[in-house]
Amino acid sequence: MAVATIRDVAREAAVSVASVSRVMNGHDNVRPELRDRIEAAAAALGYVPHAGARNLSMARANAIGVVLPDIHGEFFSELLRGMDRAASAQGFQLLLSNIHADPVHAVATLKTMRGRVDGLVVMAPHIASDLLMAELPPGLPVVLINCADHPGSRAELRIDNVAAAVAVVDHLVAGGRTRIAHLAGPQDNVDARDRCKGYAAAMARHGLPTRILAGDFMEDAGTAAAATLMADRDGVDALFAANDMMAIGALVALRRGGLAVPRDVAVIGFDDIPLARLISPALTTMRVDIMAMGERALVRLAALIAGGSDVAIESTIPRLVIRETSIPITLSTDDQRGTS
Amino acid sequence: MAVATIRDVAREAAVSVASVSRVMNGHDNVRPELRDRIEAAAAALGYVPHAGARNLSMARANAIGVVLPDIHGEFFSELLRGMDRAASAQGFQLLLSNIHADPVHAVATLKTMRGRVDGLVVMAPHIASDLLMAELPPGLPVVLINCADHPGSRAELRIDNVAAAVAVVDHLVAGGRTRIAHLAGPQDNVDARDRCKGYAAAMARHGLPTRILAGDFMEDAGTAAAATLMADRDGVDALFAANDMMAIGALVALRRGGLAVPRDVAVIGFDDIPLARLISPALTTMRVDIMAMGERALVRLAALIAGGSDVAIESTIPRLVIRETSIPITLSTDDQRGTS
DNA sequence: ACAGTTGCTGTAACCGGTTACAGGAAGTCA
DNA sequence: TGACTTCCTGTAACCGGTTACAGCAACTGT
Repeated sequence: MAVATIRDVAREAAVSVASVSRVMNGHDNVRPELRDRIEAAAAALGYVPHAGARNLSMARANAIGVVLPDIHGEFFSELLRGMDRAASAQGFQLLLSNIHADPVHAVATLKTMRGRVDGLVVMAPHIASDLLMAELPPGLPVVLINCADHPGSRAELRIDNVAAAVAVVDHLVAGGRTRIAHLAGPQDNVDARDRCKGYAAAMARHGLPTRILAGDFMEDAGTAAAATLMADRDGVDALFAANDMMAIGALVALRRGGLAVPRDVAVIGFDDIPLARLISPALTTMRVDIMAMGERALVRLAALIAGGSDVAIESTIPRLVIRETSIPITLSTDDQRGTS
Repeated sequence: MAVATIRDVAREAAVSVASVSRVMNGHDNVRPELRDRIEAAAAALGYVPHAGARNLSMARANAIGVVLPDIHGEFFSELLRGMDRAASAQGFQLLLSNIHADPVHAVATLKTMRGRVDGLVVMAPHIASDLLMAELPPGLPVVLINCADHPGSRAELRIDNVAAAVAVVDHLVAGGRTRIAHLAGPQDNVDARDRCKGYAAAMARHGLPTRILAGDFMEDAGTAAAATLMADRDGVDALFAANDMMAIGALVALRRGGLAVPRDVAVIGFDDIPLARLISPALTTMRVDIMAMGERALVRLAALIAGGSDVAIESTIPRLVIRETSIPITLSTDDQRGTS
C-alpha cells in the first residue's frame, strides 16, 4: 500500500484531519487524550507529513535555491558550507543547481525554481546581467553573488576584484618589482575581467608597462604562461595570476625551468585555496573568506524572505596574504631547498 | 499583486486551465490558434508554473535528497559534482542537507525530506546503521554511500577501505619498509576504522609489529604524529596516514624536523586530493574516483525511482597512486631540493 | 436560568497544478 | 443522412496538507 496520509491517520484515530494537523504541528489546542490517540495512530502507520503538500498550502517552501556555475573545487564547497550553516540555522534547506554556460539552459534552471524555493542565491559571473535580471522569477527574493555589473536593484554581494588587484601590484612594486606580468582568467568572467582591470590601472598609475597573458583559471594555463615568459629574452620579475591554480602551475613550471622563486621572479595568486599555503615555496595570494560570504548571502536572503527590503551592494576587499613567493627582492633568499 | 497562476492565464486567454496546462507541458492536442493565444497570455502575465503544485499533483518531485556529513573540502565538492552531473542529465535537482552528528537531528533531517524528493542518497559514516535504517522514510528509494555495516537490504556504494589499506602495506613492504606506523582517523568513522583494520591485518600477515597513532583527519594530527614519531629513539621507516591531509601535515613536519622523505621515512596518504600531486615531494596515496561514485550513486537511485529493485553492495577498491614519498629504499634519492 | 465566555473539534475551502472523463464539432463512410 | 471516428476543449476531482469558520459543550458570572 502507499504511504500513509493525514487522512489515514485521522481515520485510524477516529478524529478529523484538522486535529491531526494540529497535533503534528505542535499546536496546544488539542485535548491531551486526543493528542495521545493521534500520536499513537501516526506512529502505528509510520506517518510522516508530506512536505510538498505542506509547502503548497502554506505558500512557503522552506528551501532556498542555490544557483552556481560549474561546481568545482574548494571554493564551492566552502561557499556551500557557509550557506548550509546559515540555512539550517534558519530552517531552510538548500536546493542546488548549477547554471550552464548556455543562457537558454540557465534561464530554464531559474524557472524550475519557482514554487520550489522561497528565494534564490545566484552566482553567475559569466552571464550577461541584463539577461539574467530579466529572467529572474518575478516576486522571488534574490541575492546575487559577484554578478556582472547591472543597474543594481537587487541585494548583492561582491568581491572588489579591482581593489584587490591594485593591492597586489602595489605590494609587488613596494618589493622592488617593476616588470610585472598578469596571467588573466577567462574574459567572459567578471572576476577575471576586474582583476585584469585593476592590474592595468595600478600599473598605469606606477608608470609601468603592462604585460597580459591569456588564461582560463586552469593549472595548465599557468604552465603555459611560464613557458611563454621564459622563452622571452628579457623576462619579467613578477607574475600575478588571476587565481591560485594558475599561479601554482606557473610556479612549478618556473622552478622546473631553472628560475628561482621568489628571487628571480615573484608569483602571486588569488583565492588562497588550501594548497597555496602548503606548496613550497608557499604562495602569496589574496584571501577571501568564502564561507563567511556564503553565510552572509543566506542571512540577507532570509531577511528578504521575511519581508525586508535590501538592494545594497556589499563589497568585500580580499586580504593580501604574504607568503614566500613574493618576498621583496632585497630580502630574497632562495632557501626553499629540502631540510635533509 | 501576487504572481500569476494557471487560472489567471486561463482567464486572460479565455480558455480552460486544462488547455493552459496542456500547452505548458507541450502536449500536442491543442489547436494552434489556441496555443498561440495561451502562450501570449502566459508571456503577458509573466507566468511561470509553480513547481511545488505540479509535484504534488504528479506525486513526483523531480528532486533527490543528498544527505551528507559536514560538507567540507574537495571530497564533497567532487561528490556533489558527480551527482549534479548525473542529476541534471536525468532531470533531477539536488536537495542538500548535512546530517548532524546528533542522531536526533539526523532523523529530523531525514523526515523533512519526505514529499520533497523522490529518493535519497545518504552518506553517514558516523551514524549507527540500524538506527539510520529504522528511520529512513518508508517507501522512499535510497542509495547508501559508505555507511556502517548493516543487514544489507539497501542499494549501497562503498569503498573497500580494508583492501585498500592492505594494498598500501604491501606496497611499503615490497619497497623494503618494515617499521610501518599507521596514523588513524576518528574511530567513530567507518572509513577510518576499516583502514586501520586493513593495516593491522596486513601487518600481521607480514609478521610485522603494528604501531597505531590516533588522529582525526585534520592536518594538525599529522603534525603531532610526526612529532611523536621523531621523539622516539628507534623511529619508523614508513607512515601510512588514514587520509591525505594528515599525511601532508606529517610530511611537512617530518622534513622540517630534519628527516628525508622518502629516504628516511616513506609517507602514504589516502584520498588523492589535488594537493597530493602538487606538494613536494609528491604524495603517494590511494585514489578513489569520487566524482564517478557520485554519478554512480545517482544513476542507481534514478533506476530505483523508475521502479527497479537493487539491493546490491557495490564495492570499489581505490587505486594506489605511487608518487615520490614512497619510492623504495633501494632506489631512494633525496632530490626534492629546489632547482635553483 | 440565561447570556457570554472559553476550549475543543469537525467541515469544507483552499493552495496551484494535472488529468480522467464527458461532450460538442467536424470529418468519414456506407 | 445517420452512425462512427477523430480531434479538441472544458468541468471537476484529485494530490496532501492548512486553517477560517462554525458548532457544541462546559464553565462563568449574575
